[in-house]
Amino acid sequence: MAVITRMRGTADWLPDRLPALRAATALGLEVAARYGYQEIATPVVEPTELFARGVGETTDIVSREMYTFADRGGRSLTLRPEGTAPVLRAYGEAGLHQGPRPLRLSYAGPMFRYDRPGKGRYRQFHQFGLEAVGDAAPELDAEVIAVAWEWLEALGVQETSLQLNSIGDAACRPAYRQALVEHLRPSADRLNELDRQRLERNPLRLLDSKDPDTLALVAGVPEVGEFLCPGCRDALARVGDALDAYGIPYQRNPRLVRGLDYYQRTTFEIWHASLEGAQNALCGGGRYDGLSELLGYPPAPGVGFAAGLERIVAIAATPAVAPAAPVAVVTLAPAAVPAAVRLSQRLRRAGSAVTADLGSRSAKAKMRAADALGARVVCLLGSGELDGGTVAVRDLRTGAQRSVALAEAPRAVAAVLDGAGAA
RNA sequence: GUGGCUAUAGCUCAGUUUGGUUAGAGCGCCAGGUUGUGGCCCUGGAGGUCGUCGGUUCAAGGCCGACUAGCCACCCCA
Repeated sequence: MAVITRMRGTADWLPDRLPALRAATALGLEVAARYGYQEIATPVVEPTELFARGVGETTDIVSREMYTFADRGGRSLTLRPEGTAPVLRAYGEAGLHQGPRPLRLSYAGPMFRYDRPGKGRYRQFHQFGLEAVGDAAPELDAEVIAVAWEWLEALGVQETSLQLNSIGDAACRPAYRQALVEHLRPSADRLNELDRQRLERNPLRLLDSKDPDTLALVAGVPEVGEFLCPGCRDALARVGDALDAYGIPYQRNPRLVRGLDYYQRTTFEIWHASLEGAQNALCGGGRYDGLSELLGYPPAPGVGFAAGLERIVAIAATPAVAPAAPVAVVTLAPAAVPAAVRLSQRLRRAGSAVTADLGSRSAKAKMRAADALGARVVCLLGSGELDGGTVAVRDLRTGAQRSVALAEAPRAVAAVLDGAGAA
């Protein structure tokens, strides 16, 4: 029979690697908590409409990357491709705009995009992110960036660069958009087909095109900065000032556009040098002041970011993993099984991690297994121990082994563990 | 979604000038070398329909095609 394998673009997190993902996530939540962010969890499935309206029909995510299906009731559902729209939906649905502003929220979990998989890109991947909702202050933009920055530093991720831009708002973006179109339309026939469509539907996206011909045309184009209205100009300056105060270096990147429709004003990404040429964005985000209304809820300006944990785990220093089982209880005779079970339970209640090897394999095999598991202590129970009401406690580091009364076993085990810890 | 590279044991890989008998190694795993004892060492063993399907051929792990999956570039982003 044919074997069943995992779905394309998905990955199993085996025990040797999962701790790295857990640790990176826990550290993010911890750093965020020090800035007042509280964790929120939303469903992995949402009504398709949430993303169609929130993220935007013309975006790559919605137009070709969503896992969409009909449930048994005929409703169109989608596995979430990103976290911001769901969090804003939850925020509006729970009436949180009636609470403190801004409300600082953090989240972590799997996201899904039906994209072609590659290194650093998966169909199910994991994000850690923040949203600060209910306040339009540009200083909040810098705060969100500061959390991301501090988190990456704490993970030991180096060679990062913060790319910062403003793409304007409803007051000034239309003018810039029009200037772009007017500038480029005369030479539209020199664009490739995809970029020609973008010229009509989402001309800003042409700015970060990598097509050499497009780039050549875009080179002479006016920059967003020249078109920003006073409000946007001021906001951008204040984000920069706040970043300076945090001591975070950044690079103005007038070509940074980002692919989601809900962004306004501030957009940013954090890039990593070692992933140059590949999937080098560790983290991306921005401000989305009109999103809540798009979802049918009261206005709730906000700013946030999302970071890809697979990419971060790939370059972060991996923490050493402690052995799973420092104590192994081993039987050397079938009759010793009940006593071994009782001893194991006593040790577990005392707080130790204990594996019980009660089968009929040879003593040599069981000792080898205990060693391979990383055990520090082995408690051996054979017919001799059974007769004497004792247990042989062996320190696997030193090889020292002594026979103690069963009742004394927990103390003897603890003594070895303490000694091992001190050494 | 486009182009390119790759696909042999659990892992990393060999596989012999241009297709030719029972497909190999190291590591790992299991067992023995100690009537009941780990790490080192020695010996033995298990494990592969050579990604799948089809084609060429007297003969295919080596050639051809399609499919699947992984990787790289593009696209885009996390």
